[in-house]
Amino acid sequence: MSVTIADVARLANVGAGTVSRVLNGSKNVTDDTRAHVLACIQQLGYRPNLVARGLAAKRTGMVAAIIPTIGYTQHAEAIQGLSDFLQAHGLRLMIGHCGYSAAYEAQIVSDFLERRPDAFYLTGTSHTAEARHLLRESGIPVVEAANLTDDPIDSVVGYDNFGAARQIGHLLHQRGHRHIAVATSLHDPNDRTAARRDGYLAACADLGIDMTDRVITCINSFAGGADAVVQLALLTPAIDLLLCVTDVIAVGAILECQRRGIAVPGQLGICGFDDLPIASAINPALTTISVDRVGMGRAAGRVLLQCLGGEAAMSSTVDVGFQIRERASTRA
Amino acid sequence: MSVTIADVARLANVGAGTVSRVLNGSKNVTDDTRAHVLACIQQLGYRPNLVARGLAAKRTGMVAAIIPTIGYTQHAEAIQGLSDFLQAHGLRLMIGHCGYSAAYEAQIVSDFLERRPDAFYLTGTSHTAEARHLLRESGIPVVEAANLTDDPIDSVVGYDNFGAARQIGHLLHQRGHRHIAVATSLHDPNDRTAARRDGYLAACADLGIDMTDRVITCINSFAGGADAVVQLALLTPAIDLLLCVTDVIAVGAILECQRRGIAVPGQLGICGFDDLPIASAINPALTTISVDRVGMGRAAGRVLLQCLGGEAAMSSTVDVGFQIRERASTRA
DNA sequence: CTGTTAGCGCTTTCAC
DNA sequence: GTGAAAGCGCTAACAG
Repeated sequence: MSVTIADVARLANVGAGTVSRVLNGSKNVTDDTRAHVLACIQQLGYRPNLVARGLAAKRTGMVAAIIPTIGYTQHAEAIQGLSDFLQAHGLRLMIGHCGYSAAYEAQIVSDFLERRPDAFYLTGTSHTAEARHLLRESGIPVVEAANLTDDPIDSVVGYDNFGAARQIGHLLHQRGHRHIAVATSLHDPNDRTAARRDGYLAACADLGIDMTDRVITCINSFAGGADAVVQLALLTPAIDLLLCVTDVIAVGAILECQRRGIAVPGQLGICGFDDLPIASAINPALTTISVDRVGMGRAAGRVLLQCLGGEAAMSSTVDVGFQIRERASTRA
Repeated sequence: MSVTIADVARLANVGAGTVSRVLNGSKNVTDDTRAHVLACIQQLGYRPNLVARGLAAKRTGMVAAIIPTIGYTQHAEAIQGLSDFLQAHGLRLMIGHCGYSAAYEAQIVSDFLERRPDAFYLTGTSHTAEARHLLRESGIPVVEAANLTDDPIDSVVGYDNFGAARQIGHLLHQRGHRHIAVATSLHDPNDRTAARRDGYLAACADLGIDMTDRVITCINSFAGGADAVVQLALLTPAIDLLLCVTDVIAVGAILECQRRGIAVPGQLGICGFDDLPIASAINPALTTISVDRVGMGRAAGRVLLQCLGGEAAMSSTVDVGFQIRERASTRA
């Protein structure tokens, strides 16, 4: 079928081993033979079969990644960063999506592991016991991204969703907002949105604000955000600050306020989480938490590569931090 | 190291071939032996090594995909659909991004091919001669997505960017818009945005509208859309319709109009292309072209699978179509 | 129906 | 430094 290493070896009048050494940049080859072999490779148009290499070398050069959904900017950006880093280091990405289901995630983990990736990337920090077990068992470096945890499978690269939410809650209280509600996502609860919600609630608890019946659930979409504003209208006393677990909800809420003539932040302050591109573009611009997701993906790649290279495959925790972006959607 | 098929065979007192047959659901196994082998597999916790299988069977069960950027909703959604379909059929995705560079794309194609994917997914229809050559040479099914072409590498699954733009141009003229400008993207020109721009211009040409100096270029971002509005202000006579090659530009334009007190569509009609979620959420809602990107990705997967299964690996062209969404951002 | 035997294409000792 | 040979773990004939 296609030209193999044996063909090259034959033409070059060397052993297959030598060709392999040339291919892998081994030091133990004369410049002469190297040049000659290279020429033969060129002449034959030889292309190595990385599947065979993977089997023989027990390194496939692939890293597996699982995210909830690929279509959601959020995760796509992190993967963009990861892919970016990996491509720059000769590694390739194998990707799967689990739609926020830990059980399905475990299934994909199991399948991916059979393909012998050199490393693994997971979104979030909550996984089934089986997934954790399989991953640990496999012995390859694993990084969990987009949140932090005390009990990682191996390494973690993320930021403190809880702390960020709590902090911005305090800040906005300081800015004069007093009647607070939280909008959280209904359909795909996960460790990150849950941590954000809890962070908001913790801030309120710190400040002695009773949040009973002040937690609104809605779909994580623009329409869901609009719906949150509708639900808000039913609450008394009037709410003057809506803390949303995602920018998508917050932007949907702002747009609904525009339609209903609710002044933002005059009547209602709105705050999001993520700092999506639309957050700074919309009117009024959205106060939110900014995280460098692409950078986080890149950092995850770096951690994985370190583990791959390092003698002691020591795991690490990287906090990529966050920044509060105080904009016009909340009181100054 | 880990348990292999030989271990299972030994324990089960059968040949490795039989275990393999059980694994691959071959019909030629007694229910008895099958059950017994399955039990041994269970007992040993055996997990097949798909790398080895890939080498032996010359099928890896992987499909390679290259998109401009993973972080951009557009492409991420198509990949979501593709991944969705593939996962449902036991195939896995290997993904790379080329940042709108055909040269870099070719490089990734080359690398991916060495990993022996069973099929290939490419974004758009313009690729380097080398990439086309390598792909054709490889003999695996290839699908180009997100546009249509007369000269495909193999199969195409997309929609008529040019025709859609032309058609909406005609429609909006019919709605009374007369002074037209086109906003096109500056930094990452590609076959799709170029086709859209040309479609808009073709519509204007059809209608005898002189578009000299009526093509504005801007960055493909919300800020770029805002910038387009700024550039627009310099044109005379006053423009009453801005045709944008992407929703991102169009949304940026609408938001800038909000800031400048320009009535949309009263003073200026704005139309986009893509129908991103924000298009229907924003005020006024954006007139645009809607394409089912997730469905397109899924369709691409289907075509690939057909080629993989079919006797005659005949290539096909699938037009997934588009829909005009006439909303409040243009005259009724 | 099932065991045996070659490979798949490459890496990696191990002698020379 | 380089060749020869032994696998990596699995599939796919081929006998029986």
